[in-house]
Amino acid sequence: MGKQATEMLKGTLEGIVLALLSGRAAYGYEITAWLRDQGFTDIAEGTIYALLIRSEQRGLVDVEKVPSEKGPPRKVYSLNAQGQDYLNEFWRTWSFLSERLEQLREGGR
Amino acid sequence: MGKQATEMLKGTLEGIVLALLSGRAAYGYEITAWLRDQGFTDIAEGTIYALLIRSEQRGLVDVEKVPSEKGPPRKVYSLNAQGQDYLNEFWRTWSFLSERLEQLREGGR
DNA sequence: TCCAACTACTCAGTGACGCTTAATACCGGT
DNA sequence: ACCGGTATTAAGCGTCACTGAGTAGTTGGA
Repeated sequence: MGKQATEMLKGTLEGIVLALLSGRAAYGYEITAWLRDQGFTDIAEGTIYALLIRSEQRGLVDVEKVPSEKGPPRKVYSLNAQGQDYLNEFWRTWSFLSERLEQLREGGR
Repeated sequence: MGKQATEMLKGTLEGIVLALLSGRAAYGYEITAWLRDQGFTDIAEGTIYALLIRSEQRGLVDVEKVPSEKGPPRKVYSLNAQGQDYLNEFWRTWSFLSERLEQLREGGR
């Protein structure tokens, strides 16, 4: 991904992670690895952790500390009701933006 | 648009404006009005001007001062070759992001 | 045994971007 | 003379992703 990606990810990355969490609970290291797998090769380690902490402070996710077989305990995050509302709102905003952009790309204007 | 829009616009708004300019030259006031028309009702007056100045400083657009029939002279911006390259790169990044998001929305993961 | 590699999380500092708000300026109509 | 629409500029703010460094536990090889 290009250098423009950093700015474009703002706001979107949060939605991506919450969408992932709406499917299943996950912990930071796992999410980072998954994102890398999906092609987000430049996502920095620390970025996801910061994002998760922000989401927790806003009450969008619930956390449970789970001991790991290998390494320090994991903080497993899951989307709660408020987070689901927020995610729905995210999809609405994304749809709006996406439609405008697609319209601009084809036909132009 | 919701409150999430502000963050999601980062990086994207620039692409939107450059895409518009790739179709035809335009000046700040006009662009702002057009965006409002397109549903970006919350776009602040000053935002577009700042964006245009940034784009100019990066050499993505050319500027021409044109007297207006009604009001102060207009600064008419048009996309140059470097700006077109940048715009192409923008579309690549957008496509990537868009595909991931669409994939996440359907099926999930 | 020691050390490298992998797992897993934390935190302080940085830069870019869009937003807010206010100011400046030119014009036409009343 | 004043007001509203046109048109641009600029200073200060908050949020987010990135950087880079640090802490810690586990596993496997030299």
